[in-house]
Amino acid sequence: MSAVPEPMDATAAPRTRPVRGAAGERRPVYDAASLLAVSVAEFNARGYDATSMEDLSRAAGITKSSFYHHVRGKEELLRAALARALDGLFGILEESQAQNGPALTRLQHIIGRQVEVLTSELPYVTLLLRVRGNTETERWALARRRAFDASIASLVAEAVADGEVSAEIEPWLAARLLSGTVNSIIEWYRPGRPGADQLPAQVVWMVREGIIPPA
Amino acid sequence: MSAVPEPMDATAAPRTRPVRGAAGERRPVYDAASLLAVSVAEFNARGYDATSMEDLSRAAGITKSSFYHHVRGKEELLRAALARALDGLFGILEESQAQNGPALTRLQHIIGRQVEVLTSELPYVTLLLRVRGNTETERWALARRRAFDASIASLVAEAVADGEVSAEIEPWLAARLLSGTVNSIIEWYRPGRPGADQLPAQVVWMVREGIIPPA
DNA sequence: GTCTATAAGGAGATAGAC
DNA sequence: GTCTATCTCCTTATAGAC
Repeated sequence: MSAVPEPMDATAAPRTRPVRGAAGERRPVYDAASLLAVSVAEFNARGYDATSMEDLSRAAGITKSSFYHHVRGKEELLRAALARALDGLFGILEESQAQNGPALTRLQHIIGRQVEVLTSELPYVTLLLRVRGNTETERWALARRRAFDASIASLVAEAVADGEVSAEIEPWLAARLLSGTVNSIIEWYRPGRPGADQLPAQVVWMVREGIIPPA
Repeated sequence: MSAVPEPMDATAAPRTRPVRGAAGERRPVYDAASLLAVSVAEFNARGYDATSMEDLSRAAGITKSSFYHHVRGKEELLRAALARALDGLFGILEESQAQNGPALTRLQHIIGRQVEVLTSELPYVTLLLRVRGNTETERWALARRRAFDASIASLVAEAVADGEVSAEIEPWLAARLLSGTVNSIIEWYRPGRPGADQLPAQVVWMVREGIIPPA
């Protein structure tokens, strides 16, 4: 895997102070985290490549030059966003290493947590899942994402070997469809949705039982 | 839905004749269908916005100007590709209108056919599923795609109402996860894969029964 | 911190010779 | 049908005044 420079920390303390106009009207807060959030929203709306630095600065309410005062460049914004998404996902794997028990139980837990991360870090994960591999940064993110998927796949294989998961389908296919199902949430989930707290359990149920009613 | 001009027919007879060098070395065949195929492959490799007309012409083995002799512009290529994908998907719905029987049976048939179209028209459907809505053409494709998904969703709702499909999850959620599962095939399926003819049945099995082994 | 102005290069697309 | 040359606009990014 290629080395990638240190990511900007999107959760760090603000680099700059909030600015308010003399009349008290709201102006955007220009710290690293908020500019990243604004940028990622734009990237997701139009696609990374179709979004210009002009678009980003306009969304932030400042000129392009001022925007460059806070941000090194377009690709650094992308890298910071992808790092945040990947940190969320790999955090799940770290948690699960502390657990033992049947593979299926661990798998279900991971799926539920994955849904939680997808929804809580929605813009960042959305960007990650759309990366194509055009730059070194994107290829780094793709490689890390593949490593995550491989972990899930080996857990599925383990559950199949233990007889806890159906062997009707090859394990690698089950794992891919499983990841596809979970990841597809980004296509329609939007924050503030009522009953979002039940979504992880519902997704777990769906991949466990399918759409046919239990006998 | 917005009106969109007539799509170029990617399956029409070649507009131009194959060209061979004097020494007999192979040169690309420059008809509308093959240039579209080459272009769509490039779009999928890098993303539509990140792919330049220079990239396309180089992939076709001619200069950009020569490429423009065969093709009106970048967006027309996109539109032709999206139209082909949508024609494949809506063809499934037309077939299914001729059928009657339980909603679940029709749903399973549609899912299987959808997998077949995804794999047989892989590059075109891949492009369709990544459209963001930046231009009128893209918004037209998105609207048509939404209409397709809505048809599936209403069939799921019908099956739930008939008691054929589990009511444990809300019908709209089941429909979305179902579409997400099927569409995720584009992320990993590659033509020539052995056992590809069994894929539709395996996907249908997975969404029916889930990953838990039948009792 | 923000701005105007601008550099340097790449994009989509066309003109016109052969 | 293919090419070289070019147009025009947009892109990322920087210089330097305030």
